[in-house]
Amino acid sequence: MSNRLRSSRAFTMNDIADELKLSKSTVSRALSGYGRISEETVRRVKKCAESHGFRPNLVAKALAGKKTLNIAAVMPLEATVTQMMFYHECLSGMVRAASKLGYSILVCMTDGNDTASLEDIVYNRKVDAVILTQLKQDDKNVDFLQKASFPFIVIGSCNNNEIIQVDSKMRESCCNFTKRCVQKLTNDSKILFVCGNLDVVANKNRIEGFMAGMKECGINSSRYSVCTDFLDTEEICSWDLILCSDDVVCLKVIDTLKKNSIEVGKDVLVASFHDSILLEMNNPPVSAIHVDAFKLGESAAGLTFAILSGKEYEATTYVDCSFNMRASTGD
Amino acid sequence: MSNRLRSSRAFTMNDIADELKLSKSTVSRALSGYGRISEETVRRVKKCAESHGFRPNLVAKALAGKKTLNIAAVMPLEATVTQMMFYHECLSGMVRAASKLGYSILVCMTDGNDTASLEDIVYNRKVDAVILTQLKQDDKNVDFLQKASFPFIVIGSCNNNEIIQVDSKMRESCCNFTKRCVQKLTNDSKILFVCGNLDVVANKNRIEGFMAGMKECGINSSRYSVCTDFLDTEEICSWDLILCSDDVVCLKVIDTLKKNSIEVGKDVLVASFHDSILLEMNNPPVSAIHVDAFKLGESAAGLTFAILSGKEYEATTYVDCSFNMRASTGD
DNA sequence: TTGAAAGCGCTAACAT
DNA sequence: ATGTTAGCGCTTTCAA
Repeated sequence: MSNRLRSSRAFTMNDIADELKLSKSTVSRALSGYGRISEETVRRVKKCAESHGFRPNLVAKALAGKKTLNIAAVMPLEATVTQMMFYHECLSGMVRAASKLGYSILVCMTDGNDTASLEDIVYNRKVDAVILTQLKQDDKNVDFLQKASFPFIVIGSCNNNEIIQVDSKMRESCCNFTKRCVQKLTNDSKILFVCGNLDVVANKNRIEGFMAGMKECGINSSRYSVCTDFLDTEEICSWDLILCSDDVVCLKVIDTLKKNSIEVGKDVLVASFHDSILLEMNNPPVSAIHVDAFKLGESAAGLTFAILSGKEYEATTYVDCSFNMRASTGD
Repeated sequence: MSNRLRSSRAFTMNDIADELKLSKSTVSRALSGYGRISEETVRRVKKCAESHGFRPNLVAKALAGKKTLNIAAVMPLEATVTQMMFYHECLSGMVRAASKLGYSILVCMTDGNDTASLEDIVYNRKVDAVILTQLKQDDKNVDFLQKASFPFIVIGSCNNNEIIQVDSKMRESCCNFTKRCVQKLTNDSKILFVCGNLDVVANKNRIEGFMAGMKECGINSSRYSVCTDFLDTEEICSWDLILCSDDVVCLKVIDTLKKNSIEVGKDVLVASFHDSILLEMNNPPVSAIHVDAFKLGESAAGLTFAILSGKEYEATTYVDCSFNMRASTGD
């Protein structure tokens, strides 16, 4: 096997055909399983293929089949620690699922609103479909893909039913998580929601989930507030529960609290709508909603495959969230 | 342009040839720039191509040219926070550099010693070369690639001159950084080096760098010690300077110190041989060696391209490290 | 300087 | 059930 890869001539279906005195189409069929073929021939072909360590040339297959067997994963060039971890896990999931289905994952990095990289990959026909992560409001990549009517799906919230997506029931989870946290409070306690960049679609859903939670708990607007920067809040010590959109925001809040000698988990309960190892390792550990990014990635790749192979699929696939309740909320 | 991508027929070199009453080989040459062609023809062809938004089919090009124009980036399935960030930046660098050179990056995730995923990608001819990151001792992927004599390079230390690599002068930097930190100490102070997993090649180099630093400072073995788990050290409070192999190790050490009411930056100086946002954001901020992962990725892709196109290249490319001196060492 | 033709390795319609 | 043939879109000799 060694130098065949680098040598001028690899072992091809033609070679199998020659060796077995068959035509290459027969070999092709025997190997692919399509069309009527005698059991006997299939066995012979497979045996021959195996004994020679035959590997189909996917490039040729791609050319003949007018497809690349590649899927692009789009991720932002700049990312917070948390996001990077999320993407890494997502990517692992995609790669894992894709390779089982005969596909590979090609990386595309875009910095915000510049669609040039993605356009290159699409126009150069390097991939059959695209998986987008972490959509921005009015995402340019989405516009481009829609205009080009190129197959794509989105991981994460995107507030658009026309777009096929794999999501985590963010809104619903945030609502339930909020209710869960509120249980610890008395009837006159005050609640703050500190939210990160509103340009991120997920954060819009988190706010909505939070609001829904307030409503369902019968808490009116006099008892809660929403802000995007905790430091701008004058009344740092007037809250009983502080919910944060994600772990980075949350750690900043905790830092500010510490500096003001307010004890997390005692003087004030704190929780995050997005979990990460940073929260788990914090002192005290912080309660948070956990999204299984690996599974999101896997589902995304699986869904993409279904679309490409004309199988049936559901417009939106949901991956469950779980709650990790920890000391920061007195659990 | 819109639906041409999805339609049965894209605009090809053949179409250009027809439209211009030329042969497709002429068109190919005009576009590629190889072979003698009249200025005039080149102009006409290029103009026609442009006006139709012609994009070469890279799959066909790959098949004809026996290359894929893809490079595989191999990263571990499991990784610490720090490693993920490192890979993400590396990946960004690779993608950036590769796309400028007409290549794409394909992701391969391997969990430790299982080379199956990489073998698949290589034997399926999905890539022309491989970029490995974070080598293990006796890395199986390296073995496989060498046996298959498939082109590859390594990012990070790998202690093997036969392997083409992009590295960060880890040993040298650690030595200098150690010396830099020691400057703050008195003549009888004691130094500890806490090292992470020795299975990681980089850590071996870090130890060597540390030792070299000790030697060059004229500090003999009675004044320093090396361990792999700080908690196992009985004499937690007997050190004046604690150097750590990376940020994760470092944060654990700091945590232990805090629990023992030992003040970092005052009672004891602490520094890390690997920087990350976690150290930068720590209280107090921790001094560390900073490696530009993005640049490592860029160089790796550039080097790979040079190899594939038969250009000249240096066996080992070095990317500079910088020192971020912060409060943990009294800076 | 340009054209003709073969080939890259595989698929698929059509024929046997 | 198997063979024949014609592509897929590009590169690359070899002729002209």
